[in-house]
Amino acid sequence: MLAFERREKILSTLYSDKKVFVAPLASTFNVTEETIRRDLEKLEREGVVTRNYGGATLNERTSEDLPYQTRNTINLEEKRVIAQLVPPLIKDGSSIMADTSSTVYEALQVLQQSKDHLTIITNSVSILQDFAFSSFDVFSTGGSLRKNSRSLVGPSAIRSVQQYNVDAAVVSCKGISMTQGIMDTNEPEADLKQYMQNQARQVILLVDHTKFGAVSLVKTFPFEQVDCLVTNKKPAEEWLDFFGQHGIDIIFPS
Amino acid sequence: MLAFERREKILSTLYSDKKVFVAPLASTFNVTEETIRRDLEKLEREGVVTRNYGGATLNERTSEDLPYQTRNTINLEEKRVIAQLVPPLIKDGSSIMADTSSTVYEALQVLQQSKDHLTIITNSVSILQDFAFSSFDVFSTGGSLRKNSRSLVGPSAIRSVQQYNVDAAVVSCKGISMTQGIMDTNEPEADLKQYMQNQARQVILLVDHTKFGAVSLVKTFPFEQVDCLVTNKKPAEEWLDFFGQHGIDIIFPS
DNA sequence: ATGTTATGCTCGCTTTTGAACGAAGAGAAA
DNA sequence: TTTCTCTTCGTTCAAAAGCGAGCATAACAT
Repeated sequence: MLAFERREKILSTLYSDKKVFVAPLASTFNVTEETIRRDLEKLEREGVVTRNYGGATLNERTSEDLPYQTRNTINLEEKRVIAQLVPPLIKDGSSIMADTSSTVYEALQVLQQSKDHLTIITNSVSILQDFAFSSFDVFSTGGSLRKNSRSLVGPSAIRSVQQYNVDAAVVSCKGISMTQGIMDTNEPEADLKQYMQNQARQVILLVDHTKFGAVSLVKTFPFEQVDCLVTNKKPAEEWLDFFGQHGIDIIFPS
Repeated sequence: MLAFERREKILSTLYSDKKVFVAPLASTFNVTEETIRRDLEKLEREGVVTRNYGGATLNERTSEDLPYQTRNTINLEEKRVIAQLVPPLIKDGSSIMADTSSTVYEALQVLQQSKDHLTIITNSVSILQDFAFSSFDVFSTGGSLRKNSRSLVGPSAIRSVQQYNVDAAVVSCKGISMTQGIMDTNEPEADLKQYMQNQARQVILLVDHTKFGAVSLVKTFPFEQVDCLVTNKKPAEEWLDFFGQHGIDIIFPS
C-alpha cells in the first residue's frame, strides 16, 4: 500500500466517522504510529483535518468547496433560513421561474433535495452552472450577459421569458417599502423580473429582514402581484397589516 | 506498442481503478519506470490525473472547480496549437458565434488576450461562466440545458440564434469525412450548429488531426459552407486537394 | 539530411518510513 | 491542588524507495 492510498483511506474513514485515532489506524495499515501521525500532519497542513491528542477530526466544509454563489453570499444564514421555508410552497413537478438572487439560489439548493422533479427557467448563469447535474430540467432565458452579476438580461431575455407560463415565480429584490413597492438596484434585471412575475400563476417573494423599508433605485412590480412573501423573522405589526390588506400570505419561522 | 496506445491503456485502467502505480505499469508494458512517469506527467499536464508518490489518481469531476472546460479536455496541447492560429482570422470589433467545444473555448481564451473588443454569441454555459469578467460582450442563446455538456439547445436556442447576424461562426465538430461531411455526436447541438453557420458571413471550423476521417452520428452542415479550416498539423495531400476543390482556406502551424 | 519524439540509463536529490529518545499531555492517586 | 504514571508527540537519524534532469540512442517524420 502506497502512502497516498493510505491517506485516501484515512480520509474516507474521516468522512464517515468524522474522526480517527492514531493507534487503530497504525495497526490496520501495518505501519508505525509515527507514519500515521505524519499522514495526519499532512492532512492538517492541507486544511482537511484538525489534529488532537490521539487522533484527528474532520474539518467541517470550508468555504472553498462550496459553490461560487454560496461562497460570496452575505447574510448566508438568513438566506438559508428562508430557503428552508420554500419547499412546502412548491408542488412536485412544478415549473418555476428563478431570478439571479442568492436567496433564490439557496432555495433551489434546498428544493433539489426535497423534490423529485422540477422545471427551472432562469436568467442566472450560476444556476445553469451548478444545477447542470441536478435532477431539474433547466432552461436558460438567454440574453445579454450582465457583468458582475452573471445574469442574462435585455430584450432577448424578455422575449424568452414570455414564451413560458409557469406555476410559480420565485424571486427576490433589494428593498421593499409600503409607499414605493418592490425595488431593485438595476433596470435590466428589474425589468426582466416584472415579465417573470407576469408569466407565473403564483408569485413568491423571498426577502430577508434587512430589506424591509430599504429603498432602492428601480421599482419592479407592485405588491398586488405578490401571492406569498417568505422572510427570516416575524415582521413588525404594521407590515403584517399591510400584507394582509394586499392579500399576501406571509411566511416566517415559527 | 506505441506510446499513445500505452497512454490509452493507462487511461482505461484509471477509469476502472481510479488510480495506477508506476512500478506495475512499467512491468506490464515492459518499459522503464521513467517512461511511465513521463506518461503520467503528460496526463497530469492535460489535467486528467494527479500524480502522487508511486502512482497517480484520476481527477474526479467535482463540478465545482472553475476551469471545467479545460480540465475535461483531452488533447489539450493540440487544441491550444489550433487556438493560437485563430486571432489573425478575426478582426477587432467582430461579432462571433461560438459553440460548446473545448477547442473553441481555448480559442476564445487566446482571443481575449489579443483583441480589444469582440461580441460573442454562444450556447456554452462554460463560456458564460468564464468570460463574465472579460472585455467581451457576451450573449447567451438561451434554451434547454443539456446535461453533461452544459450546452443550451432546442427550439428556443435556435430562434435566438436566428436573431443575430455575425461576422464569423467559430465552431468545431467530432469528425470530418470526405464522403459524409461534417459530423457531431448528438442531434440537438448539431442542429444548432447548422443555424449558427447560417447566420455567419464567415465560417471557421477548428478541427484537430484526430478528427480527420472520423465518422460520427449526425451530419451538421456541408463543406461548401466552410470558409476556413484550422488544424494542428499539415493534413495529407488528398485532404489539401479536397479542401482546395471546396474553396476552403486551410490553416496549420508552419 | 535534419529535426522531433520516444525511450533508457545514470546520478544526485527528495520523500517516505521506522526506530529511538526525550518532551508534553491526560488522568488517577495522594 | 499536586504528584505520579502512562500514553502520545515531536525530533532526529538512517535506510529505502521514488523522482527529476541531463545525456545518449533509436525510430520516425519532414
